[in-house]
Amino acid sequence: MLKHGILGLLNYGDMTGYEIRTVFRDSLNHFWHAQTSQIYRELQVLEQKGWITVTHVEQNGKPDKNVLSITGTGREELKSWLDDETTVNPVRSAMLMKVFFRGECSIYENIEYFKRLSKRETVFPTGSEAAGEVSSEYKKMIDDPLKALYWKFTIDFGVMYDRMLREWCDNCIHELEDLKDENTSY
Amino acid sequence: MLKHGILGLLNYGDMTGYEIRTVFRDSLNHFWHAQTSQIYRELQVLEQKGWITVTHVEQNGKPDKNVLSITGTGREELKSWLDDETTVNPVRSAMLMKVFFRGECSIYENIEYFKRLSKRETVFPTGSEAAGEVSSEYKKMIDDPLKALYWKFTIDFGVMYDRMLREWCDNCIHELEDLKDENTSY
DNA sequence: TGGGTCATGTAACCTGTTACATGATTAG
DNA sequence: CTAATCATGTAACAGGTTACATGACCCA
Repeated sequence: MLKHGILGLLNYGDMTGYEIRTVFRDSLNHFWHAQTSQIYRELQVLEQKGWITVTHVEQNGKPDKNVLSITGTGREELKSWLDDETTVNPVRSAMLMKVFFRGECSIYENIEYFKRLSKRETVFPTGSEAAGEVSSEYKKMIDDPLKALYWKFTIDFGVMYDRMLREWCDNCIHELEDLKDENTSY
Repeated sequence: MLKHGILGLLNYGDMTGYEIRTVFRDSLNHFWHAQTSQIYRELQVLEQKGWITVTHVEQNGKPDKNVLSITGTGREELKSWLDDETTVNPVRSAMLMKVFFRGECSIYENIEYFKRLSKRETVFPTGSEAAGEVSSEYKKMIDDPLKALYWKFTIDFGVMYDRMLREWCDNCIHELEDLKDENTSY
């Protein structure tokens, strides 16, 4: 998966490992966290597979860099990954795992828990207005508005997800408060 | 994480690896996929850490089984994991990674793509009514309605997620159709 | 006699995380 | 002088996936 993300970026144009890392950190972070160490490791694999080539470039005043380019077979691989609709998202939510076992704690504790959760567990902690700001790095690279549309779609997803999460937390809080009232009415 | 999920189940009562696998497959699958092989491997680690004990039980007419029980230190570990609100959900959506690079395909293709996506990429492919059915195995174990509430919250999340995903796909389709109309009006 | 359930795992591999390591230039 | 930016990675470990392996009993 990360392999194909990197391939997708290189398909827009040549980049260094450092630039790839920056784009992941600033513009793709809302749907994919990638560690620098993992990016450099995958880059080695991509070269071994013949999907990218590396050109060493000397710079003055800056450290040397390795510029990466996608190859023909790399483009084919990217295309076949895009066309494959059978790859499934692994389902794994640490948040829901904890909620599942929250029965161990009291209703009072859990009401407070969900209040904190709706503030903490968000894709864009700084709010949806700030979401657009994360694009800066990405926009430097892509000025095709049609391609930027799909980037915007992923931001929209994050904004809707955050709204849904807050709604869900509110629902949970309401149900717990109803329970609390039932118990104290005796 | 899986370690603590297993610990949480064993906190309800003794189980075999086989039963843990069944509960994961039938009742926790909407927020956590766990392979049988991984469960048995984690079980070995949990025993090494002293969080569970294993009792070999012979059966007649059925293969022998290893019954697992949580220990005192296991309960402490579970509690401190529940109380720790700093563990962060890794963000990783294969679906959004593909959407991000969909600019490579035509608007027509992508409208169809989002139509298929809203049917395919769901937590509960059989619909929200069927969601409640997955509980069967879990309910066999837990008849405390207060604990079952938190299980229901995770189901609610899945239902709301699916609704949000359909809405998001519809929005994307609308934006793409508007673009298509603009282009054909020339 | 063939498939489903009960019941256990191992081995190899792939992917992600954490911690560490280096070193030059530039702007405040 | 110090912090940030540019630029590269390695090593060890943790966690997840895929494929394989075994075997008895029960029901149709």
